[in-house]
Amino acid sequence: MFQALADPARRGMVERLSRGPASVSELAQPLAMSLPAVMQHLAVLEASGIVRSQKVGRVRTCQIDPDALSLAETWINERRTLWAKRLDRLGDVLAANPDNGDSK
Amino acid sequence: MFQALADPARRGMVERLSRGPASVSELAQPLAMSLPAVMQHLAVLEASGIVRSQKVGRVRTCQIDPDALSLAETWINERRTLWAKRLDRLGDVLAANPDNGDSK
DNA sequence: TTGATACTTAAGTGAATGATTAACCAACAG
DNA sequence: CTGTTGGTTAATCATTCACTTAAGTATCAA
Repeated sequence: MFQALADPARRGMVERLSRGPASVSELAQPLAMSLPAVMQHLAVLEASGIVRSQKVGRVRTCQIDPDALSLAETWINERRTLWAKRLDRLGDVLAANPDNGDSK
Repeated sequence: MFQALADPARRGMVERLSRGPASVSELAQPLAMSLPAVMQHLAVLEASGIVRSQKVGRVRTCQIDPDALSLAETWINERRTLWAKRLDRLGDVLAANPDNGDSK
């Protein structure tokens, strides 16, 4: 999941897809690399659940699955707020001990 | 940044640090790997800005920088909500054409 | 001083990644 | 049917990753 977002090319693809669905070659167009390379990146994004795609005729159309993205988002958010709470408690302790040397 | 969170060992370290600061060997303890390996992971986390650390005597104490984490969080959030808005507009279009969604 | 503790650095290795080219398949278009 | 477009598969290759071991550097403790 984070693995999938680790590569800049893949983040570029997600960024493109966040503005609307796209075919494989549309995804490839701004990406200075061969089509097979794009396919491999697409496979990683699909495996991670971030992107879904279906083929109609000869063109495969890709789009984002927002649920998968929010999974990563909540993981980060939980760790971040956990730490923020710790800092708050530390602030409380310092405020409760005004005689402490480091209150400047 | 996402690169840094891509590895499970590194996510484990972040998880541990979100509950409070820790020394290098405290971070290493639950991690079935050698100390140098942990140091390398720590270096990646520090390079990405997720973790800060300082050495006092012979023990290096590590802690999270919540700002770095929220950077990744907002990136994901922006892409996710952008797509959600698209889905909303699609819903509007379908609701505005109750006779047949497929007007070609 | 001697020894243990807590890292740190350096060097090396096997596996995973990110890319390539070449060839192949399946719709259309004419 | 024939050629072109859009995608797919397969084989290959260089690099980067995630470790490892071995040896080195500071503290701290006795």
